[in-house]
Amino acid sequence: MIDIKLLRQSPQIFIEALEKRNANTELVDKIIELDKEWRKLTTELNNLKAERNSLSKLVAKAKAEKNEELAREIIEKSKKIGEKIKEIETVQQDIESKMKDIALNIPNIPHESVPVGSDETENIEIRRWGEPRKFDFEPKAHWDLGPDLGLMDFERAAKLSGSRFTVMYGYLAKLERALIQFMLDVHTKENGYTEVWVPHLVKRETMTWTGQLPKFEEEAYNIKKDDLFLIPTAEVPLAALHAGETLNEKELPKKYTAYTPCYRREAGSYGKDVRGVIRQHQFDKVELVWITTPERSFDDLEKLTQDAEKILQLLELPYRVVSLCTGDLGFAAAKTYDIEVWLPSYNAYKEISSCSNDTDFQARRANIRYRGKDNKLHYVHTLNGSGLAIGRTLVAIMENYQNPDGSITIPRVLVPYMGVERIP
RNA sequence: GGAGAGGUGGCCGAGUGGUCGAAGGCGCUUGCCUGCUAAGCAAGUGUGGGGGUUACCCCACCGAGGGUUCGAAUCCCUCCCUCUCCGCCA
Repeated sequence: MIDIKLLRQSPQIFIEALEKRNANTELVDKIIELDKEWRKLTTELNNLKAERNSLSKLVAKAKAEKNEELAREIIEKSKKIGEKIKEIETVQQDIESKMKDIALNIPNIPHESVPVGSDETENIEIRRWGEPRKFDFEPKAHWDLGPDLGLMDFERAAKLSGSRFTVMYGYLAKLERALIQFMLDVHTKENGYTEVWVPHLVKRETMTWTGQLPKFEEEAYNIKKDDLFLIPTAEVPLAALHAGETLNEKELPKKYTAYTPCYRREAGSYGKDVRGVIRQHQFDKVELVWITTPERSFDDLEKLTQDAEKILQLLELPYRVVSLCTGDLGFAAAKTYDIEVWLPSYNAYKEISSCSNDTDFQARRANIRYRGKDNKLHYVHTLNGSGLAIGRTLVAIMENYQNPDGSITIPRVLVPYMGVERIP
């Protein structure tokens, strides 16, 4: 959520932000106009209420003095004010809800360090790690490798659930589990995260707090009967964990990690990544979330990103890090690094993690604050990143570690988790 | 699912129609006092919003939203949440 005071004071900041994002700037003008009217009515209301309050006190006094006639007189006067208040309140509430609707649909302001650009082609590569393997045979894509091994089954998945679902057997199923375990172990033992186990169904409010709603309702699976949503990422329950709370600066930053499945309708992505397990309605992910302070949040984003990169380094998978340009930035993010892993089937780097600083955007919506050294209340900054997407990691291992005979070598660090050195 | 109890400030806890934003206690901050610490004494100590050049003034908030009333923490309705008992259940 945007800061209405800042918007009043310098609407230009928001207009520029929306322009950089290729978003509609009309919203800003509209909300400013509504705000003007709102303040006018608010002042009027405050004055009327003040008058009513003082009259009420006079009534109490008159009654105490047994002066019934005077009391009745004042009550009459007060009644009229009450009617007027009700009238204005109706108008004010209407304006208020309109303002809120707009405010909830205005995205976060991009950080000054974010490259300006219109779409993903203008993202900036920050660094590369590792060298894509040169194959002396024709490498298979995972959507061939998996079924050829008899360990990945798209047909039966489609029978059960439709498109964009996968069934895995044996060592591939185990590899999925091993990756979850491995990543959680690294983050908790080496990177200092607290493991959290969270609900996978959350309330409409919760989705609104973190920015998924109201704008992206089409993307979410909703259980109508109870109006609960299947989480599209563990970021939702993790970032909303402290909603409504006042934290102590001493306990910040809080670093949380959680494994959850993620559920996404992928409504706008027909024809995109249709083969294999790259884009699924259900996928596993180990998520990283920081609750931190404004002073350090951008430094923390660097650390969070490195925590995610570490997984790829340990798995010895080549990757690069790109800084998303303003046009490619997510709704809640002020800055985002995508980590892209090398996929032979795409002959390209493909997103495997997205690490964002949402600054105070979610904190405002969810009302998460901390008491600072100045003894005042401030909004926290929230950061989130995949550490990593499990399915895509599994695919990257399959494709990058495949052998000419169609077997797959298990990365060294995973051998203890798998109990074998290769599949099959 | 059935029956009941309850949600008040950082915490505990009083308050059933009129100076209640809310007694009292704990905690916290500052000052005094004191070899140090503790105790003691005094003062202060919520959040959000509107207005004013400052001093400051005003409004709202007692789980949420409506309603009754001149006036609601207090009465009524709806919802949410917590707890206890019963039923069911992994």
